[in-house]
Amino acid sequence: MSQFVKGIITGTFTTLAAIGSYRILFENDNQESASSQTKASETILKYGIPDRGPDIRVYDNHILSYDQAKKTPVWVAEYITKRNIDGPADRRKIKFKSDPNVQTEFSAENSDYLGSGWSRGHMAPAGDNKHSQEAMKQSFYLSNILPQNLENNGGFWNRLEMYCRDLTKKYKGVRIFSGPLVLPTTDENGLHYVKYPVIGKNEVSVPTHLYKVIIIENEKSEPLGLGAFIVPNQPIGFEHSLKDFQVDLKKLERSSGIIFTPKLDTVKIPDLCQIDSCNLMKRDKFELYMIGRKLQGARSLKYLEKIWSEIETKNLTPDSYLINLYNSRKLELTYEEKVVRNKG
DNA sequence: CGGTAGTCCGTG
DNA sequence: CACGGACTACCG
Repeated sequence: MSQFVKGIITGTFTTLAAIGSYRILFENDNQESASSQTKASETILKYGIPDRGPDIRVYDNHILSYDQAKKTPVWVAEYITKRNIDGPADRRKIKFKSDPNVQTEFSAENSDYLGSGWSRGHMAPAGDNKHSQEAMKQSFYLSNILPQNLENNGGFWNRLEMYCRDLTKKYKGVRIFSGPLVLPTTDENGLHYVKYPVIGKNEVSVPTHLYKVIIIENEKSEPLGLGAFIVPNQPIGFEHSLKDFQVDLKKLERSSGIIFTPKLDTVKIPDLCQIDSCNLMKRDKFELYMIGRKLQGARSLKYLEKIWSEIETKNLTPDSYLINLYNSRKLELTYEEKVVRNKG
């Protein structure tokens, strides 16, 4: 085993490619085999190293590795602090689009998702980019998107993302890795299969699960806690807690084939859910939060009243903030609609 | 916050 | 006539 480890190097393989650096494992790295290694590199790969595209793609506020076969990310990394999650960036000004940095033949397109029954789920969420319209725009590139169950996307996963953002209020930095998994299932004969749908003309892969790794850091940017989670790509209701989906990082690493933090001895990092609560927003608070967002976005009095009526329908108790929000938005819309009437 | 879909309208 | 952008309405 040690000889394999010794044979792994990182460097520029100039005999194979003019540019780029590769991680290479030599089966034999002793002196006698050196010439045959060189010979193999010049003959077997005479026409270059088979290219799966860039290992990583760097954006303003996230970095990802993209799978050109599945047309989804492999992993998406973020480092967020409280400065990232507040600001004027507005998702309504942005549309999903193919990543201009991905070759057309390996791109997902909006048409793959539309009418597929699957929603376009962010890995690096738009809400982590409130500080920058440009960064938020980049998060809408389809390289950062995968087919996600709609209810999961707007529900449990949404609350998980909110929890991550909430952590920035208590801890200096939050490091997040997100991505898809296709996990095996067992059929009636006890045989194990990996089976997943593909959608659209580009056959975008629909993952069976989504994962998230969360690392919180203290003022010295040292890791305080780490949690790994694997969430089924299906509706998850309020009866489930985040802890229901917590797994050992090692398990996720084996499932995904990814060591997320090669330079960090993760075994020594305490469990995130022991350091922090790992409690997602509860139903009532979540409903009230969504009503607040919708009140702000209401374009007509009719819609405003419709949203406000949910308070009674769902037996919720609005706080003063929400009541003030409703009243001020009502005033604005009343004025706007009066102006329109007078013009007409 | 997270999304979808319908309608109108200009373009090739 | 098909398609894509902009806008509106709407859902959890």
